[in-house]
Amino acid sequence: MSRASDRAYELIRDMILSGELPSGAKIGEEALAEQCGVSRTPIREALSRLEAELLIRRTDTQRSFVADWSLDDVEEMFELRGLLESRAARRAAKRISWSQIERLKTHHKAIGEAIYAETPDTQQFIEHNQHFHGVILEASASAQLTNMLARIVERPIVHRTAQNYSFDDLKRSHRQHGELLAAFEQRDPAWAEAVMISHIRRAFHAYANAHVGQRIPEVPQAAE
Amino acid sequence: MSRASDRAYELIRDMILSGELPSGAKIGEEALAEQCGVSRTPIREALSRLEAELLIRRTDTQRSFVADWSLDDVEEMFELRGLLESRAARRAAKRISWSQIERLKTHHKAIGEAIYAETPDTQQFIEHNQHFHGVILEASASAQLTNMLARIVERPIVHRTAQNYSFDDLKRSHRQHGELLAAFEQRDPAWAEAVMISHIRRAFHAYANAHVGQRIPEVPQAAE
DNA sequence: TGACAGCCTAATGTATACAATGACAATCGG
DNA sequence: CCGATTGTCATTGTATACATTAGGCTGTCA
Repeated sequence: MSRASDRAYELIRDMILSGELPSGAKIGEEALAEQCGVSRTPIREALSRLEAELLIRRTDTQRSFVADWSLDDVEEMFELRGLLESRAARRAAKRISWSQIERLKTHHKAIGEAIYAETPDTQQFIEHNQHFHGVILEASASAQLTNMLARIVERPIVHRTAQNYSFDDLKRSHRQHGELLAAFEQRDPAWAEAVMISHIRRAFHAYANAHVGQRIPEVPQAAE
Repeated sequence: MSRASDRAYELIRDMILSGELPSGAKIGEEALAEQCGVSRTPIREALSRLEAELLIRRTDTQRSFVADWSLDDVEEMFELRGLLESRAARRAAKRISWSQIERLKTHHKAIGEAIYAETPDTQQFIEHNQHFHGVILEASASAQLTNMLARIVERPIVHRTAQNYSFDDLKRSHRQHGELLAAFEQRDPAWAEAVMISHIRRAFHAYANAHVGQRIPEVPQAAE
C-alpha cells in the first residue's frame, strides 16, 4: 500500500497504544500531519482505518478522539472475538493442512522458549502468539472471518492484554495452544471450537484482573 | 457526514447493486468522479467505505474492482451473519424493553400487510424487515456487534436475497419473525438465538435456490 | 515467431489551497 | 446576573495540481 499513509497509520496507532495519545484525547488532522511529516491527505486515510478498527471515535461532526474503552466495551469485544475465533478454529479443524500444523508447532515451540527463558520475553510471546492465531485464521479459509478479526478486533487488545500477562497467564496460554494443536491433529472441530472459546475467555479475565479498579489509568488531563 | 462523499457512496453503491457496474468491472476514481459530479477526494472516501463493506475489492496495487461473489463467498457471509445475528438475538432477549417489543410488533404487522396485500409489496417487506432486525440489534446493546453487522454483512445481501423471495419465502420469514417475537416476550435467550440461526439459514437457502446454475449472470464482458 | 525490454500512458498517492461548517467566546439585552 | 445571539477562529470537506508508479504496448533482437 501507499508509503506515507501507511507510515502515518502506524505512527498514530503506536501513539495510541503507547499512551502517548491518552484515551479521550482530541485528534486534529493538521497537528498529526505536522508530527508525522506528511500532509493531511494520508492522515485522513489513516484515521479512517483507525476508526474502522475502533481505536478512534468520531463525533457526529467528524471530530476525532482516541477511543475510550470501558470494561464493558472490552468484555463485548472479547465476546465478539471469542465468537469469531472459535468459529475460525472450528472451520480450521476441518481444513487445516499438515504443513499448517507444522507451522503451528513451530510457533508453539517458540512461545514455549520465550516463556521459559530465564527472563520471559513477552514481546516474543506476543509475536508468535499472533502468528499462531494467524495460521488458524488462514486455515479457516474464510476471507471474511479473517478480514473481520484482523481489522476490527484482533490486534490492539491482544497487545494490551498480553502486555500484562503474569507468568501463570503465559503458561496457561501456552498450554491451551497445545490443546488446540491436539484438536487440530485429531481434526475435531467441536474440540477446537471449545478450546478456543475457553482460551479467549481466559484472556478476558486475565485482562479484567489486571485492570481491577484502575478504570483507564492514563487520563491525567480531563476533557481537554 | 459530509454531503459529497455520502452522495458518492450511495451512487456508487446503487450502481453496483443494480448491476450497472457488473461484477469484476474495473473502477477508476477519475471516471466515477466525473459521473458523480464531484472530485476524486470524496470518491476515494466512498471507495474506502465500499471496500470495508466488501462491495469492491482492491488489487495489491490499489486498483479497484467490483467484488465478485461466488456462492461459497455468499455462504460464508450468511454463516457469519447467522453467527452475529443469533448472538445479537440472544443478547437482545435478555435486555429488550417493552417499548422495543412494541416496535417489533409494529414492523411485524406491517410486513404481514405487505405480504398479504393483493399484490405482495417486496419493497415494503424489505424496509420493515430491515427495521425489525435493526430493533433487535439496538436491543442487543452491543455497539460493536451493531457496527460489524451493519457495515460489513447486512444490507447488500439482504437486498439481493429478499428481492427474489417467493411468496412462500415471504410467509416463512414472517412466521419466523413471529417466533422471534414470542421468544423475546418470554425473554428466552436460547430460544431467540435458535430461531435466528434458523431464520438466517433459511434465507441462505432461499438465496441459493434462486441462483442455482446462474453463477453470476451479469458478466457479459470478460475480464475488462 | 516469440520473448524481452524500454518507453508511454493512465491511474493512484500526495500536497496544498480554498470553502464551509461547527465550536467557542464575548458582548449585549433582558 | 444569566442567557442568548453573533462574530471570530479552528477544523474539517472538497477541489485540483503535481508526483509516482504500475501496466500495457510496441519494437527489436534472438
